[in-house]
Amino acid sequence: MLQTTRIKQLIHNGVLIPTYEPQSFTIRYKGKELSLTPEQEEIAVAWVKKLGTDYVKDPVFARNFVENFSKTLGVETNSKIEDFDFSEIQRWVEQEKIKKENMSREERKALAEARKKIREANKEKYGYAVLNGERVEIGYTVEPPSIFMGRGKHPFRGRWKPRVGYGDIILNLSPDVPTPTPPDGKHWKERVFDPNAMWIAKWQDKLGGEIKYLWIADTARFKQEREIEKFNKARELNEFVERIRQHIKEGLFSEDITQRKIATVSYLIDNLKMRVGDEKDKDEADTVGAVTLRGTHIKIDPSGQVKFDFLGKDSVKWVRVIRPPTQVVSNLNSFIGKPRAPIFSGVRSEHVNAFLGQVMPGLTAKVFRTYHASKSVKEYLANSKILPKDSDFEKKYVAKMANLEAAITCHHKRKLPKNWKESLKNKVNKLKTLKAKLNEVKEKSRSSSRAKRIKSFQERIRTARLNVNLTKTTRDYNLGTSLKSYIDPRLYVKWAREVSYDWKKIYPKTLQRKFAWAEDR
DNA sequence: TTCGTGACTTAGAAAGCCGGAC
DNA sequence: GTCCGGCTTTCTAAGTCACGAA
Repeated sequence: MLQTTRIKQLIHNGVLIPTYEPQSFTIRYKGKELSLTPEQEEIAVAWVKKLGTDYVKDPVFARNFVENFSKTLGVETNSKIEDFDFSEIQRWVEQEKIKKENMSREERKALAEARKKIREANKEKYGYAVLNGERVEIGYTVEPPSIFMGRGKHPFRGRWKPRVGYGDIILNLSPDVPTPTPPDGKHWKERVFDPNAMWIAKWQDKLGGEIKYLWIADTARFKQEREIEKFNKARELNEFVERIRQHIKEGLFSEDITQRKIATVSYLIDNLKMRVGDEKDKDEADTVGAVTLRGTHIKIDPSGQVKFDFLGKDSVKWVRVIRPPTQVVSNLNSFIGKPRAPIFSGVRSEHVNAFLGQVMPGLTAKVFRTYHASKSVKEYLANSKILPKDSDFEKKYVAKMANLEAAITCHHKRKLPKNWKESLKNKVNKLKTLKAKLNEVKEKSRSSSRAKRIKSFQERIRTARLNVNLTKTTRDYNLGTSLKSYIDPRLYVKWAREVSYDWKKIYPKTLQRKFAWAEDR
């Protein structure tokens, strides 16, 4: 990995571990009252807070929880959720909710104020580091214990992810500073200095075993250098893309079956913007990407039409029908074996990346997604025909629609928001009302301001119409991920300048800061 | 060359907050 | 002035990829 800046100095105050206030609750197990240790209570409260969600209706989620909780309590691990009576905790949770709902405006405000104060104090204490003499923002809150909320059919969903203690945490600090003091008598696991690393602290997750980190924030210049490199790499692909495609085309016809497989995978990555899809553990949800596709995920009909149907990252359903070149179809046909067998067996991401790197040094699979997403935005903006004299709303609309193009390109789906339908209806009604009012003015008004009023209505109608369109077209797409991670911000900055629009209106506050570098490039 | 895993990036859901409609 | 919908932020899971060891 390219390392532009080495860290010589890294100073910070350690990390914040959220605490839990035990309330001395009891529960009933098979009718018998049990008092709980603070940890047991924390687990029980977490469960009660999930009641009423779809998660607890999932039998695996519930079974995993019960098995885990029973073990912690020392009761039979084959207990059922019905064996537990959490009503005391439920009552408390309910009361807290009612208390909050009945609060006066002032009380609510005061509470929010107090929360903010604590948040700011914590941020002041832990939220900054000195990195090579520069004050930068850092992540500082350690994950609190919680019920594991794996996506899709993750086999661990519902299990308890235990508390992380000071003794679990490794701090990254340069040698020239003292170790931050943990609370009374506690000790850090270790203190190290890695001048090439971007992490502040790390620990091993006790449930899944993976390493978790706290990072230098996106607002830090140090972090932004990486970001710039990423987008520059995607720009570079623009120069190489025809040569890459030629390379892929030749590979599709290779004598060597592995080469043919790698080239076919590369074709999918470039054309369908698929992720490469490395091998996963059995202890995870069964999702795939290009190299891990199995026979069941592809249907080829005799006409040469190919249908892909699988679960991708985060168990998002991915369905596409394409009509690829005949060589791709015949390759796929020859690779597909048993339904459950991997189509591209023997091929992993490292092979794909090595193959791509033969044409453009440093090119990897994921660069294609950045390249295609940014390209779709660039083209949408270029074709938009927006002029400086157009309204801010129209400019914002075009920026959003370009963003949508990127989200579609990357297949960033979301589940339909609960009130989506109603929200759309409201917007449609609003449009109708405006139209009716316009007609009324046209028919009845004789006043001197008639023309002016008509014009104003026409403008409002145009805005309302765009608003309806936006709600309809963005429907089940999540625009945030592409805006944050895939669209080269320089594209928006440049376009905004051309149409006299403030580029900052395209981004929320945090992203404006993350992309501050784009302004002068 | 493969394999395991540490480091870093990308991801959607949910919480939280804020400003526009009434 | 208030309320609530929707946007923003937070949270942490789930990817990618490089690297070291066998």
